[in-house]
Amino acid sequence: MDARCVAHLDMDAFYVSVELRRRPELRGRPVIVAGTGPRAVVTTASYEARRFGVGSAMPAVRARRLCPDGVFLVPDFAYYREASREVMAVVRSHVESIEVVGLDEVYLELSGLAVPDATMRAVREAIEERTGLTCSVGIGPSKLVAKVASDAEKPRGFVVLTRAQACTRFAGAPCGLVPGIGPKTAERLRAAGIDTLGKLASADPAELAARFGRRFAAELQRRARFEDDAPVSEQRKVISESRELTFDHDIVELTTLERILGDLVNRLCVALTDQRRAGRTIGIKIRLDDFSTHTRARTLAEPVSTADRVGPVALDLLRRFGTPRPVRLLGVRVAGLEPARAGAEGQLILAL
DNA sequence: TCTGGGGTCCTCTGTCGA
DNA sequence: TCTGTCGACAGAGGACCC
Repeated sequence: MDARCVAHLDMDAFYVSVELRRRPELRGRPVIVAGTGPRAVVTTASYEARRFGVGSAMPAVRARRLCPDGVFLVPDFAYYREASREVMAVVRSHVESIEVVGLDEVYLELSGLAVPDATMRAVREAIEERTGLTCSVGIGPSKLVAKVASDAEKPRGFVVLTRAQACTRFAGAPCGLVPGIGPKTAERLRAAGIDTLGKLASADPAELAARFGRRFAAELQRRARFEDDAPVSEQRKVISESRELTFDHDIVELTTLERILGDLVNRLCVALTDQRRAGRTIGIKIRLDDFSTHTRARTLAEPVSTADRVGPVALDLLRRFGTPRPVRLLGVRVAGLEPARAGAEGQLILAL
């Protein structure tokens, strides 16, 4: 049989579960991993906390109101990265071709395996045995079907679906269920009277194209029909890196912003230099108090990675933009990254 | 209710040289 | 010499994802 078979493995409430591993006394309690500060958001909530209506990306202030007895933990990403490495090592020991997506998700190419679901049950058991963490698994003919299947019965789900079964099972689900249809697109679809995947799949292509453009309309229908042939690709090339900061309180003074930008540039350039990478495009990002986001960028003749090269460009972009309104977020980015090698005086020179 | 941080990708628009 | 076209590229904004 040469039919394609892909699995998606998704760790259950990953950050919370990792925290519970070292703080087992919190098991069974509503645990919420969220940043500190007045503008922090929730990173992950335990299933007990979700029963209070707490969810990811929710302002931490609101989570505290919904769940006043919740245990709030500050994220420890270094610890989560280490746990993620453990999980991915187990996955790799079972399946050769995998695509890691973030810290807690991975696609596995299972085509050609005699008993893919038995393989995935073995992977799941091995992860739980070696790390104490649980996950949900979806299996299907594509990444899209596998992904939606893994989300369908969390936690500890194990769902195997054909494309036709996915179409039937999720026909009544909201359009936002499939990846690629976010809140904005879902709202535009609702405004067009399309509130389920079934309706989207059978919508008139011409009417859809009139609203969304031909290419995007076709892509939306492909997703609603669970048509997907994206490969499981081992290598994800990083093409940009950035550092940004949301302030506890909006900032008006340009000199204060310049100082913060300098700090962000330093942090970013230390990372780039450590990784021996450099990029030609320097950009800044500014979010104003009305939540409008603005970017400014400049592309240089040569890749750069050091603060003395990135800093002046970023500062100039900031000064030219000015501060038309109070600023709530400032960021800096270097894009078009390429490998670089160390030169004679410790400077980074583009590798050939 | 008031929206993080760090990314990718897409679309539209303007510019520039062939 | 002037004009129109086209492709490549850069810049900006937005949507989306984990």
